Amino acid sequence: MSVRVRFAPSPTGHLHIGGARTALFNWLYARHTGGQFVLRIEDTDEERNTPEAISVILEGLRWLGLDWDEGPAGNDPTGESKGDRGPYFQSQRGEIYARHVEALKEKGLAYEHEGAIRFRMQREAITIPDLVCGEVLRDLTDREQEQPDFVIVRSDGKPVFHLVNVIDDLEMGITHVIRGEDHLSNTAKHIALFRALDAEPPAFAHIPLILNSDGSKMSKRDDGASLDGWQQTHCVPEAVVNYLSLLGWSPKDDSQMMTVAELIERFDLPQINRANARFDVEKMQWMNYEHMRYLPMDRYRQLAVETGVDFGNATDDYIEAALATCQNKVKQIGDLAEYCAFYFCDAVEVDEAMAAKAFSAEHKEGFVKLREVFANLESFEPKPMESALKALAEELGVKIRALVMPARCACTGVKIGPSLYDLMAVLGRDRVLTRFDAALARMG
RNA sequence: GACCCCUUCGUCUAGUGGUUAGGACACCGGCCUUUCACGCCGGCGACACGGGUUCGAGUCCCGUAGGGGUCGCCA
Repeated sequence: MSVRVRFAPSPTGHLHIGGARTALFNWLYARHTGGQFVLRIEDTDEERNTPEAISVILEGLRWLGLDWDEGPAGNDPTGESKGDRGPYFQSQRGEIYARHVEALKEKGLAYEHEGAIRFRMQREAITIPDLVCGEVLRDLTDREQEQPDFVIVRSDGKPVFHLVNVIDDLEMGITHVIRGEDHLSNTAKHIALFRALDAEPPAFAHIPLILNSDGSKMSKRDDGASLDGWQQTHCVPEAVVNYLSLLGWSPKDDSQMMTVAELIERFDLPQINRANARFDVEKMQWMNYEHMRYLPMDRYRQLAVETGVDFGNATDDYIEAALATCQNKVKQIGDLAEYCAFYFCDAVEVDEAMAAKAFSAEHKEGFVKLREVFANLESFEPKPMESALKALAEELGVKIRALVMPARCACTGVKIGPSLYDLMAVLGRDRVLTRFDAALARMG
């Protein structure tokens, strides 16, 4: 039988990082096994259920690259969907729930109580077979001893989570329920419900939770807790996927950096951990940088555009050559615009503190000569420039720095930047000499 | 209050009876280097505690402590 898994988020207005990780594990398992990944929207709570809230989820999943084989095609609950086991919005499945509730009542497994409908829950402990946690014997709590029968339909007629969740998993033919460990205890209820519905429960895999760095429960306000935060800072989605995959799952060797294809290849349920993990923003950022460094140029360029880099009227070749010198240097993509600004302006903005040193009188003579050397250089490429500069430094008996600092300051105006020779090659001889002349003018 | 899960460097983790307890992030040195970053080398740093079982325990059992979750006419 083919694996069918699902992600069943509730539209709360944001996609929690823990939810994203749950979606990822389900998706990876489906892709690993060649099964189906179903997306179902649990929008029974009408108050916070808006088209925008649904879009946040759909867009978040799309951004991560977690495509669903069945589920909504858009954010309209009554609109189009993909797959023949729909509707995929719980708000549209009222009749299905009613039918099952009726059947339960007829079998004497559900009854009315103060306007609500309760499920006649078994009074004995239930063994939960879990692919991650093993056989968990779930006994009744003291409150459940007093009232074991839980509400499945509220007095206002709305079916409750436990009921709809089970019915949907049943109707949609879900074979593996992979979800957060916060549902482990509730699974006893679900198993009883499946049996009452004359169905074998699916396999369960409860995955550990993601906590804050201090070990407390992550809520949407916490640092890094919401997926849109990472989207808005223009993270590389593959990096988020990679980082999230390592929270609660391990490839069991020392692999850290993995492509999505590798994750699909290697992901499986037995390697899931049992202990909760804490979200480490710094490691996430490191991983993002690692992925960003190796992004193909078209995507890196796209990132540059998104983060506000102004290319002016530069040519494609120039833009891409310029960005290539930045890609393995800039760790936070938000810093790129400032970092590469000198490439795309006519006159550089000079950092006076740096200029005071770089353009000091003692450097002038060498700088004048350097200009002359560069003006007559046969090839304006990094290697010849480097050789020429070093040869000149030796000839003049000065340190390389004495020539490099004024050159860098003239070309970029700032202390930090790409490799000097690379950057000059990109700028080209004309721009470099023009900037040298502007610097020379300052030196008097 | 009850029930369930968990416990290896600060963090993510490897480890399934015999290891100098390994890797990654972070941090600290050094090298490389025009700056920054990368890279390389090195350092810091962990088996929660107490009992067992065993020739031998991070690995198995029990207990304690700590953390997390659940017990709702929320999902």
